[in-house]
Amino acid sequence: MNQYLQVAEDENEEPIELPSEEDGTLLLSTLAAQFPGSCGLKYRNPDSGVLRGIRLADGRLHPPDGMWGNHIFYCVFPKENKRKGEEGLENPMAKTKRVEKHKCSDLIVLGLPWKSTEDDLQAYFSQFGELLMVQVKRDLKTGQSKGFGFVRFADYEAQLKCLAVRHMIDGRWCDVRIPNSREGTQHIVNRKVFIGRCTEDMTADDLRSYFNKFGEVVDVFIPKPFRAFAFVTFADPEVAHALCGEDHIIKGASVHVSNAAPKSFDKHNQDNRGKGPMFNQGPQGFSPGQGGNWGAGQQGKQGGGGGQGGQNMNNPMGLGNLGAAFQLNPAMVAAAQAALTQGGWGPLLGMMNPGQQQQQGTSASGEHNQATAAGNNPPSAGSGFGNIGAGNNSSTSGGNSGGFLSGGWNNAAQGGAGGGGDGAGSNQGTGAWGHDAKPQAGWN
DNA sequence: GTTGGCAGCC
Repeated sequence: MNQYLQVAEDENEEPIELPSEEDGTLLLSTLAAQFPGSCGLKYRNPDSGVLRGIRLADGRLHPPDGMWGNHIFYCVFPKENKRKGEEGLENPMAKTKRVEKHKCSDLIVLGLPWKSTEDDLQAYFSQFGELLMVQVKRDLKTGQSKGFGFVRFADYEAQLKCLAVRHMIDGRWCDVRIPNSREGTQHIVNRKVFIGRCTEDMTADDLRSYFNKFGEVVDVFIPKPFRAFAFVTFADPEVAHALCGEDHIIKGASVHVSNAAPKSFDKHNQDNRGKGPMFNQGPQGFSPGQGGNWGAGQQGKQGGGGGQGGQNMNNPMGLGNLGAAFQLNPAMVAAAQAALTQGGWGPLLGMMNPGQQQQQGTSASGEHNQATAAGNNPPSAGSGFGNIGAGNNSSTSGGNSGGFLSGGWNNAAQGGAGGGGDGAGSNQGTGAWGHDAKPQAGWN
């Protein structure tokens, strides 16, 4: 039986689906038609994180263990078997693309608690890797947080790790995304639903308490002014998925639950800072996935780093547990990256499956609703979210020891005592970097 | 009234 398998040029590119033949193999000619110059396929073994090659015989690529499965397969190009100095024979397109990768971009952190500071962001996000910048955006006059901020990592793997999971910061779930991209992690984990036909008297608390019956609600967003819809985010994507398509009665009105995804994929073509995303790339244009990357101005280095690792209340479960909760593996990260570059969130559907939440009732904290202004948010209940992933994860098992991307993951979490909290305390005010250190691109 | 929240400067 023939099927489609997902193939990407490399781990930073969006996969496309290629049809296999009746016997289950993929013709090398089919592959080469989409990826000129490609001579084979590989994929990451989810158990070991190591790349595996795909058998090639008589011009046919054979599925591993007889099944293409849900892996993302990556092209192999001849260069990898060549000595230096022979690049001239290579497909120039493929070569250019592979050079343009591994760039970090600023990441926007949405849904921050009003009280979160740069220090909080530093403490939380440093678990993924070295940070070059953290920022909480504030009202210039009042200093009040606007409820979002930015972070930038020093290396791309840290960025990928960060984008692949969701984040609880100071008691609230936050989204981290490439700026100005609607196709972010929220779709990858697909735990957010759209609530249509809301009435004006439905408060965030109403929606939360209603939908909590089906599973833990971690966020409610109601646009202001009133627009007759809302978003509800569950801890468990399966809960979100199960509710999609249903009608529910809330406060006497019938609301409709559907997928919190843009209806049209055309839209995201206009979403990219005015650069025509697919076309008009200059000869040395950036890799299409890096929409938020505004050139490479020197980043202001932030002192310290380390800080309070051991006592980080933002991450009660620790990274090891986080990994278990999401069953992350490099293929997912790659798929996550692919998904966020092009809005193709299909690859990740169903792959990320946090365990059923065991805890309830921590949601006394205010809903994240910019329009409701400051001061109305009761203190967060704090540590109640600790149990992510305590539930049933069946797939790869083997514990967390393997870590993620060849093991860097677990090490990053260890903050511990040593921390050398040098940079802490100097990050107050409007940003963690000085004015002079701001990147120069974008507005010059 | 059924698809959000995005930076100080351009």
